[in-house]
Amino acid sequence: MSETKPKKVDILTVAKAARVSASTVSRYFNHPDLLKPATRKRIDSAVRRTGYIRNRAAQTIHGIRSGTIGVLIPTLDHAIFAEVVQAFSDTVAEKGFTILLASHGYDLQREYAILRKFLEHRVDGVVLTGLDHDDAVFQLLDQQEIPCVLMWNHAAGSRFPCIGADNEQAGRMIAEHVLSLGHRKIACMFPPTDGNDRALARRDIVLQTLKNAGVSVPDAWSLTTVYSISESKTDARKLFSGLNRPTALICGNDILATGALYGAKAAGLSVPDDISIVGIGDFKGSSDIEPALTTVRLPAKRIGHEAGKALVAAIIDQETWDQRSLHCEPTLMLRHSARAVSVG
Amino acid sequence: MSETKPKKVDILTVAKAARVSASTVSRYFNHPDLLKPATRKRIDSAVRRTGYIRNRAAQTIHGIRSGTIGVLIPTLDHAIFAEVVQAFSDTVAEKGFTILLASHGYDLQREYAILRKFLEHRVDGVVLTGLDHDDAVFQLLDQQEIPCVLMWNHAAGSRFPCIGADNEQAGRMIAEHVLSLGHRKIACMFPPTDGNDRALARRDIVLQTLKNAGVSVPDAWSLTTVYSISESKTDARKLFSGLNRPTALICGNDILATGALYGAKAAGLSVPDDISIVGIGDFKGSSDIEPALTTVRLPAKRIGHEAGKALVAAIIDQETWDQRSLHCEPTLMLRHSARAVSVG
DNA sequence: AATAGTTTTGCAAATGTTTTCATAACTCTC
DNA sequence: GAGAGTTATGAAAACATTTGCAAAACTATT
Repeated sequence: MSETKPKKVDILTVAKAARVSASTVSRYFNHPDLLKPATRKRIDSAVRRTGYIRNRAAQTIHGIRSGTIGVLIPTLDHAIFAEVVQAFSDTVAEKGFTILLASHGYDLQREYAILRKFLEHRVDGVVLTGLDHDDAVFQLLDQQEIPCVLMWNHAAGSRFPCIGADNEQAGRMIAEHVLSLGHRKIACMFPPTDGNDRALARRDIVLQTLKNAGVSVPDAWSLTTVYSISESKTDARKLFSGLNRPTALICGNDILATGALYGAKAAGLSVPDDISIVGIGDFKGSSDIEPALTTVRLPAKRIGHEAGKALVAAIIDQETWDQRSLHCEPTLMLRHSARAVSVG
Repeated sequence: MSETKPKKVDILTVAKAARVSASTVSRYFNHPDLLKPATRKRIDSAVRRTGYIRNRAAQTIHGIRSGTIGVLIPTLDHAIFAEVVQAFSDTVAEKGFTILLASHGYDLQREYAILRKFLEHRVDGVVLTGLDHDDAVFQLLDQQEIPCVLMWNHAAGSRFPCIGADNEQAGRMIAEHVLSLGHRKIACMFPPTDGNDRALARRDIVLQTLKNAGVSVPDAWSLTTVYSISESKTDARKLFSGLNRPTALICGNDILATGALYGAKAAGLSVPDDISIVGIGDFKGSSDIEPALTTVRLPAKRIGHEAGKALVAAIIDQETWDQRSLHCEPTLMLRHSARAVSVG
């Protein structure tokens, strides 16, 4: 690659064109206030003429920041992660950072390997998703002393600052709401929980809240369904076609709830007249679907934005940053997919 | 940052621990076949003991590949782009590449600035979205002689290899299908086309195909609607509540079509009995919504995968790569949201 | 043991930039 | 004009790795 370059434009090329030294050109970019205006003008012109493009790698070697941030998520294929990454990316891009993005597909071993690769690239900081990580990941972060923020969850006393919502609170809110509508024949639909502490926390607290209210969910009504409209439609349709039908279904996220709404329609049920369906997340479209979905909002955009701000602060204000976690409150969104249990 | 590092582990540290030179350690990583097995073993042990993490920046300075690929998309917030980026990322990650991801929000000037930043990072290759780019972008790519692939569209004779679907073909297919069902009172809903050549191509060919069949779309039935379920639901509901109602609605993508389905429900219409609704894209959920959406499938996963393969080939096999574009065929998906125009 | 051929390894220079320190250039005051 | 103080700039060393070439080490043959 380098031997086929017709002309090599480096800082020396610019320096020659401007009749200054390379160190002056470097100052032009990094400490322009140290230069005379006339010198600045000459260099500016030389940079344009030569088409020089700075080499971030050479800066990085000096321990200068690479200007990159490693973003590690389970998958981009779930809209909610795409949304939070977009907000995060917008926030850090505003401060001149570029993100390195990788996904581990809920495989925490893979997460460790990706983190090492990020460290090879000397990222200035890292954002991980959720609280649950291989201990080797935490060790590596400590060892390398790299700024890190955990995104999406909130939990007091976590090892690194976390920016997100309290999944237990969200789960409790939706379960309590369904109970407050009088439902006692309640089914649950949650995604697999391996490598997914968000889903696990929600499921456990939902079941606990129901149990504390004297409601036990039969095994046949406790579904594990992959994150897919198609799968949840199929599972919901099967559930609603049984002889013994619940009056309410709590879904672990709004994609599952969307599929369940479609499944109810396909089973010939009217929502919420025949079956109440609720979700968690308040994803795009949740308020527009017919009927509008009752759910708990997890503010993805805000989470991404705050995580971006926190990590930039950690990188830039290393000495003064106070490592504070931030809890983004979940909000109960009462809409039209759930109603009080019927007395008939 | 560097002055607070408690211990600096570089290649010299490893060399000392293994009692070899730094160049031998370098060979261990890059040309292990040149080393005696015993030497390899010693170095391997020293790498583990010291916790050394290679510095990609130092490699990059040598004109060695940075191991990064720049990915430039309009936004991650549209599920279809998230899907294609995930497939692309998986494909290149398999070959050891990490993606730098940035979004330009349909602002082609911003795209140029982002591309420059990618070049500062000395990415090994770049993937852009669509065919339409500021000419400065093309000039910069030519000048820097960096491998580039255009993703999402297919057009013969494009300046760089493109991997995607023919948007004109997709638009023609869906328009012809609606015509073949006998519809002549047809409305259209497309997103804004600034900086979005995909949407423009689809809209133009849809209108052209209708026109060739003697169907003219009244201005009041030619909607421009932002990419949002909420907006399209509102616009569709308004359209369907008018005194003069179309028998069919062609939407420029499946998100708009999804919102239109919700809008029809909200307007008290039955789909497809009262109004046929079709889309383009076959997004997630399009086959599961009730009624299942008739649309043209653009194979996002395949596009992302093939684009990743093509770019990796361009980077690795620079001399032999033949720069071929690839057309991923759109597929007409006949489902339940459209039917023949009623004779009553 | 001597010689020829092959393999392995180290030295030194290179890559592109940044920064420290010394010196040159400039400005102001007497 | 001379001297003191301030500003601007260049030379050289540094950062972490890679690689070409020479020399050391090893192996095989006579």
